[in-house]
Amino acid sequence: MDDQTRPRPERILDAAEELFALHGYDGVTLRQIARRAGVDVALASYHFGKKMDLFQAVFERRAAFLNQARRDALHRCQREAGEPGPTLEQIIEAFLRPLELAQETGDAGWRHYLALIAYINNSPYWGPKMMSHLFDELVQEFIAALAKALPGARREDLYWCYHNLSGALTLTLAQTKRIDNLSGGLCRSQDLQAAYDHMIPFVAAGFREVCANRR
Amino acid sequence: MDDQTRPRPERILDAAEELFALHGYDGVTLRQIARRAGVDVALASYHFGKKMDLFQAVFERRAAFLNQARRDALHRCQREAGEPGPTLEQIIEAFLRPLELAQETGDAGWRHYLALIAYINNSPYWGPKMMSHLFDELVQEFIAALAKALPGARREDLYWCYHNLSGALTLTLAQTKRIDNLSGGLCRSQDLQAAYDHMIPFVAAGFREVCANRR
DNA sequence: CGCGCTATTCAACAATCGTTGAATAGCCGC
DNA sequence: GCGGCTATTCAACGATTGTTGAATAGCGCG
Repeated sequence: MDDQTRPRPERILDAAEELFALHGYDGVTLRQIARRAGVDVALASYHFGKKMDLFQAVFERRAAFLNQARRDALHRCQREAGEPGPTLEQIIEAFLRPLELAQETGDAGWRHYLALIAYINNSPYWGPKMMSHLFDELVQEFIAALAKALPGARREDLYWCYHNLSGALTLTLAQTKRIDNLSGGLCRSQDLQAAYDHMIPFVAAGFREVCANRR
Repeated sequence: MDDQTRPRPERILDAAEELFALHGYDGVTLRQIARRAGVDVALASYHFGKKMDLFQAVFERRAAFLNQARRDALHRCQREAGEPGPTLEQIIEAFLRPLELAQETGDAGWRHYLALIAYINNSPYWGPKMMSHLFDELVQEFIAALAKALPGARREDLYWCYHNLSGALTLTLAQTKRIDNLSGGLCRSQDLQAAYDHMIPFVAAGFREVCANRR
């Protein structure tokens, strides 16, 4: 099932990550996770405590790395842009491209993790509880950069535009294969690069339309 | 808890709708639903069969009405536009505005239902199984209208743009209150009208940027 | 009133859940 | 090779789950 050579706690996290992303917190039992990891049920409790602690551990395992990658991308494009600051496209690129590490590394775990983020972010129950704590600081930094690239924009408009960006991204990360069906195979959910190639100009144009001159 | 005068089957659907939207299919027990509806546990099984049949019944109860409202809106704007066809903004407006009936009618049930649609659409497990069957035909009709408004657009680009629209809409319907927190109360998740006022020009500009002249 | 039917409740079932305490295995330092 | 510690498994607990069959209530119709 899972790579039998890796340490067992990691195998448990991997299995939990994949199953939680697919079925949600309540849709997965500790026994399913243990079976997929090839270990006994009690081992998950031994290493991670209660079920919810395991959920939290899965959520937090890759968060710091991901945040750092996105922060680095933002700072790099800010450094290279100099005084006038980066363009809209460059900022959004820094927001999205680091998420491709899923397929860069060929690690399926990253794909599952991003789907889990999508599940949490779209959930009225988990979203408010879990997203703010880990991602708010970074998001605010990105919004500040966007505000600088759109002088005179109303803050309200900026947030609504970010909301649209976040939604498009969330559905992408969820990997629902719905676009595969709709397009008759023309588009593939797994192809994050194609998704971002279309999302970046799409979102940049949206920001400009809503946050510039209008209203 | 629930309006005690309505017929019991409807009260069960209402309770299930609200709880499924908040916690997902596996996050809700029949006993919670029954308690919220003020009836015995066995009554849900008596009227709707298995738990999954109840889930399906909730999902389908409002689908036909919703589809008809959106189809009417599309046909009306096509009729009024005449030969050249409606603008991008008019098509997207027809796609989104009917979803405001949630707050038009003041019926909280519609708000829960739309959050349930968001939950299903964003789920890698439920999405492919349940969305296509009920919504594909209508979506394809909208995409055809968009294609006509964007002559020369590549089909692949059209579907990716629709994907972005669908994502922004899905996160809006999920009502996660995340934008409320991020914006410090400046934006409110419940205010669908403000969400669509920003989403329509945002998405229209995105379609134009990606599907016109580019690449 | 009383029959017949539907709606609703009651009570209970086997199955499965998360969790835990005791038992076993693996392994490093001495 | 043998104590000591950690990792892992085994076995079992009470609680809760979806589901069902029997019992009860409600009610229209003759």
